[in-house]
Amino acid sequence: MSVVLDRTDRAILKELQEDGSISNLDLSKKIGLSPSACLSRTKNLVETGVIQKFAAIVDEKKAGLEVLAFVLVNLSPLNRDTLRSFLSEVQKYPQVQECYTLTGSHDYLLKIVAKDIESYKNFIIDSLMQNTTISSVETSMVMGIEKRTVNVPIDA
Amino acid sequence: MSVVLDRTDRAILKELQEDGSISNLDLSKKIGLSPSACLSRTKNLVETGVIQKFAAIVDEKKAGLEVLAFVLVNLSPLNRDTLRSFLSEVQKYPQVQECYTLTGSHDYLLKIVAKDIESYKNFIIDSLMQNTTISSVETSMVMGIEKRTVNVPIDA
DNA sequence: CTTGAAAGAGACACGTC
DNA sequence: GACGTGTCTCTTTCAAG
Repeated sequence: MSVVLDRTDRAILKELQEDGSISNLDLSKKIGLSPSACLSRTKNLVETGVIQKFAAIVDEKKAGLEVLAFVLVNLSPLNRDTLRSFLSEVQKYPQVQECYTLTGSHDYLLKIVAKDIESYKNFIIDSLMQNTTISSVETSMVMGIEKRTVNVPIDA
Repeated sequence: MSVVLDRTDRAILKELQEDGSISNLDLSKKIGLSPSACLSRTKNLVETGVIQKFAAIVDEKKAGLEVLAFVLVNLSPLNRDTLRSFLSEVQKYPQVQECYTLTGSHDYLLKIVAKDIESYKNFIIDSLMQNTTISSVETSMVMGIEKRTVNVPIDA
């Protein structure tokens, strides 16, 4: 599953996580490699899937999404069918940005964005909780984003 | 704070969130716009900060990071000084990918990545909890990632 | 892995409608 | 805004050391 990365690969990853639109020429200069070698390494990182893709990182607030919330969800009954139907719901809604299975007393953690409180409430009640298998929903609103990185700590 | 986006802007954002390395020429074809108009819109989205940046999205597991965890933290005492020193710690460690202030009974939610359980434990004890203002740490390990999108739901 | 070179494509600024 | 043109830079691929 995991891919062996040497010092140079890690330098490339670090740089491309910070600036994915850097040209191959500038990148090669920054990490001290020839452009052709740099390009072949970058392509290899994409082919092996270490780099999943390149993407524009959008500022939610500037795009008009004021609400960010974490929601702990329990299903009842919790079985293969309710689980599968819940997850297919989750996949459908773009408001659900992330969904994790956790250890502990809750079945799922969701990260949800919405235009405002109103549309958040509507989404939870009219869309998500229409899924009758949900037994409890525990919302924590995000009041402040203190840190947000897409970067993976390559060194650690 | 928020920026007015018309239908075309939203189409551009949607596309660039899915593929940030698409050429301006291909992008303009996809959304039905002339290349120059498309380019000026994209640049405008970057200048207004709607697009924060372009970045390579890295697969944590392939980069050798097996552990993903959410941690609820309380500070004690909670005041301006402890808060500030805690947040400066959080900024320092690349293991902390995200940090939010939440409503509810906990002061902060952290998203943390690590190479394995061992290094996760070491990070919490040796690095994070060295910060003596932390009164409680509640870890939830991620067992499965059911959904993960960098995309912001532009339509909602 | 590096260097060098050649060809193709896209970015970008211009003027025009 | 859209469109067209031109220039300039980067990418990409090839070779050879």
